[in-house]
Amino acid sequence: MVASSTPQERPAFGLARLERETLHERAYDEVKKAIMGGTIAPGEPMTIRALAKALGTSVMPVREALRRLVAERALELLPNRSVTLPVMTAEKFDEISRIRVSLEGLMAETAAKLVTADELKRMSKLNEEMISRLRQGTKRYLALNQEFHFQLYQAAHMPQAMSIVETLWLQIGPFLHHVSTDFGQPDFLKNHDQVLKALARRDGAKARAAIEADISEAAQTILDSLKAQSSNAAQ
Amino acid sequence: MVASSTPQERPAFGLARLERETLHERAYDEVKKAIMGGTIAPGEPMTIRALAKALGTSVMPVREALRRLVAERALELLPNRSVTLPVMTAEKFDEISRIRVSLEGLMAETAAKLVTADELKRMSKLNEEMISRLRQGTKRYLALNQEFHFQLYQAAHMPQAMSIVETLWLQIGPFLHHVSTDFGQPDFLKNHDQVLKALARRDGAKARAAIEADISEAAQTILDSLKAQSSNAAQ
DNA sequence: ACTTGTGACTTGTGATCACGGCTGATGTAA
DNA sequence: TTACATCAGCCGTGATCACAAGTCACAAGT
Repeated sequence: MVASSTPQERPAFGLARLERETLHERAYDEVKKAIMGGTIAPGEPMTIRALAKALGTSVMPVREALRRLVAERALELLPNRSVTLPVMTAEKFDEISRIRVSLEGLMAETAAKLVTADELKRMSKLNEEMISRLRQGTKRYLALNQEFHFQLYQAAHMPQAMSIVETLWLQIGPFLHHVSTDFGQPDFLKNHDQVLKALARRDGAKARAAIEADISEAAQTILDSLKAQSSNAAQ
Repeated sequence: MVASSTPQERPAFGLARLERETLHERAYDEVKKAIMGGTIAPGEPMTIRALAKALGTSVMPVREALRRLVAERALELLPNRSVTLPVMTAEKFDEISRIRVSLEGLMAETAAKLVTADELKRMSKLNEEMISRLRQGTKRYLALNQEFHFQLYQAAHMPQAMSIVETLWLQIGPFLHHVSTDFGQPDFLKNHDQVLKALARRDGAKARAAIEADISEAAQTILDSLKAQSSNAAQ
């Protein structure tokens, strides 16, 4: 076999490849943002044509965007073949949390061995910002928390796991806006401090333990508040 | 709030709900089968129009099927916006195997507490069939092995985790057909026996350990054979 | 008053067409 | 023979249209 290698496109002249973004990708991003932002009410039926009109496109790109989100389990396909934002149940939330403990624990442990000083500094800054803006609303808290976690997982260099975790957060995200939990409790931030300490010492086991605690403690709090909510609504 | 419950559709007259399968779902199933069967060569460009002609439909259903498979990471989107079966690398295989150990270990542990006698019997039968038809070709072995694992995970009642694991197997599947590894070694079957024993005793920790060993030992063997293959090809 | 059948309207699905980008072969000039 | 411009064909993308299934409301019948 001679040198018939595929023409690998390497970055030349320091020029970034300028991407042509397709309409259905834009539509995907837009709908995803709406989902994560808590704008879309769970159970509310989403029609393709309505979304297309709102986005100013034909039905085509919206169709593909929705289908992708269904494949990522961010949206649910009803028997009518229309899609909805699925309503979160306690069982589902519990299962997702257990998966997160397992997967994000693995990533934290891996990250501890690979994290650079630069990444560590960025995480510390994010954590400080979370503390200083502690009671500035749930939305802001959730965004900073996600950034902190994803910065950590980025350091693990596990692209496959990363995209799985992204779909998990995408499923949980919209739900967190609708649950009345007091985030920003010092308890949660304590775990983030533990993560940072463990990373600084390159202690994988400790980092894993801290992330596992962070996830499962938060999940427990939310589950409790969820049960209180539903027992109120039941009367 | 009065009795305005949603009209739950219960099976009446003993009639099963007849499902309308859409063309893009059929296309999805067909392409997926081709991927898992090892029919499609990695790196080979797949054109929408060619697939549409092969399936006897227009490009529309194929488009959606491919996009879904891309979302599930079974196919890859090239910069040209065409799709391919991604070539497996040692790094990627290693990462996926680590994710599998973590996730399928969790599911095995959960399954141990929930598995019914019926499910256990079915798994034993599958295992015996694997032993008896041990050297009846790689394809048969892989199919039985997958059935064994999925029967186990089914018992865990974790639908979210299940669909994640399915996408992982979908990524690994086509690769296993092209790697020249001697499957069906007694070592692998030993782990399956351990799983069955642990399940019978409802020992979650043991079940997890056996599955973890099964996955990581197989992964190691494949990785070794992969390295031998690539060092041969490099000369 | 309640049920049931009918109609118009909406929705998802799939086919077809048009357009721009990319690829590869052909022809021309050095 | 080699290098480069050109052009034709193919590919993905998106718009539009046709169609069948589904939904909802109104009215007729019990």
